[in-house]
Amino acid sequence: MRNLKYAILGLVNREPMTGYDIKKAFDSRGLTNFWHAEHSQIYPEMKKLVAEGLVEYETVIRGEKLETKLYRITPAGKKDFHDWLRDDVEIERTYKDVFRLRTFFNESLSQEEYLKLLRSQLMQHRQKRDMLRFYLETDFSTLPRFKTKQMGDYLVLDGAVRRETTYVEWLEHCIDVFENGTPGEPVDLIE
Amino acid sequence: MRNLKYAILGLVNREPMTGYDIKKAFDSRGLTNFWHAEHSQIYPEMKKLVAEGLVEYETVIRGEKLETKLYRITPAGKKDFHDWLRDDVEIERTYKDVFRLRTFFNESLSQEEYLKLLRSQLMQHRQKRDMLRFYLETDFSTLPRFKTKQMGDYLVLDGAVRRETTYVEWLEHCIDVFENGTPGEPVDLIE
DNA sequence: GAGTACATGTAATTAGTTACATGATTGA
DNA sequence: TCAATCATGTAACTAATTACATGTACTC
Repeated sequence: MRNLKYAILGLVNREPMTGYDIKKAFDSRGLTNFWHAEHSQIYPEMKKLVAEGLVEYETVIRGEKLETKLYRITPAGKKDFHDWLRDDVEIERTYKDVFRLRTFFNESLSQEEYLKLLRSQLMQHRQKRDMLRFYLETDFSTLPRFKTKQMGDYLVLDGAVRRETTYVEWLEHCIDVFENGTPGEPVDLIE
Repeated sequence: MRNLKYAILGLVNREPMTGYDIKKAFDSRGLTNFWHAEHSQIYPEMKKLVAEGLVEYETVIRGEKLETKLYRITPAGKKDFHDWLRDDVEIERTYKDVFRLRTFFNESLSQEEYLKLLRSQLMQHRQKRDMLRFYLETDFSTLPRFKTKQMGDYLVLDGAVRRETTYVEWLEHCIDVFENGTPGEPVDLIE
């Protein structure tokens, strides 16, 4: 599917960047919620993109002698990226999630053991949700303009807040079920 | 991380299964929302688990001569699985999502082109949400008992419904922004 | 008899992670 | 001068996908 390729092309399409800059972008507030790559995956991919003629680079000296490669997208790269971006695709059937996998098998834990996991996850997801909300409120108190990178940043951050908010609500529901059963629904407590 | 290993151990821990059964489980309503593997990944993993002494198998003949391998978990496998299940881990920083990646780069599309993608995604996610809701309502009209596999099935299905519902709401918000701007927030329309 | 589901494997490739390896620049 | 950051690469391994390959059983 070459998704990493297009994530990189999209970044380099915004502005010329070094491999290190791309790594930083993948670690940034915006992107890291829904895409990520290590530098060990990025540098070989840059080589490949150069070989494919989709990006080119210029060696830039920083300070006295530190050689850095500043990559910029080529017209062929722009076309390839744009074709990918326009492509209407089917939604993914699987969004892998290890904690949901654990939940699927919770029967093998005691209620207390599983509740402990739920509470830990809840704490972490609440913290993440609050952080994302803070970013959203501070950086996007007004709606950004169309055709700016800020609009993309805003939409995905808004999506991340919604995703975390819902994750928190789901964990709260799981805890509620395990602590109280469902209101009005007497639960058989086997143990 | 060996997550596939534990997904398989968890299934085989529920009841003895063939590799084919495991594949079917990964394709089933419940699991496929948050975990998946192809048979080409499953069969070699079964071999590995046998070599590690975590599962063992019995060759069973189906019909006249079709040899199938019925795997069952060993005590060592049970222990390993249980240790993994109890393990309290950090939440994932990245839940990869290609459509969010496209959204991040929407600036490179015209508003109409991006709206077309949004509407297609919305249609598909609404359909999935409705399907999941239907499963939830038909299979879990009453809360399942604790310490049953039904409880795990219920919780992850409930989580899947919430996840899809929120995805739909996010897409609707994106469409709303692109069609109308935000209510009360005049938007600069550059083009 | 045909088509679908059951059943198991390998090969080749792509994707991703962790570890190894090195060195320059900047700011406290 | 020390630590953090900038900067680039490779090696080894694990994870996952797509394609190749084969054969049986069941149901219409």
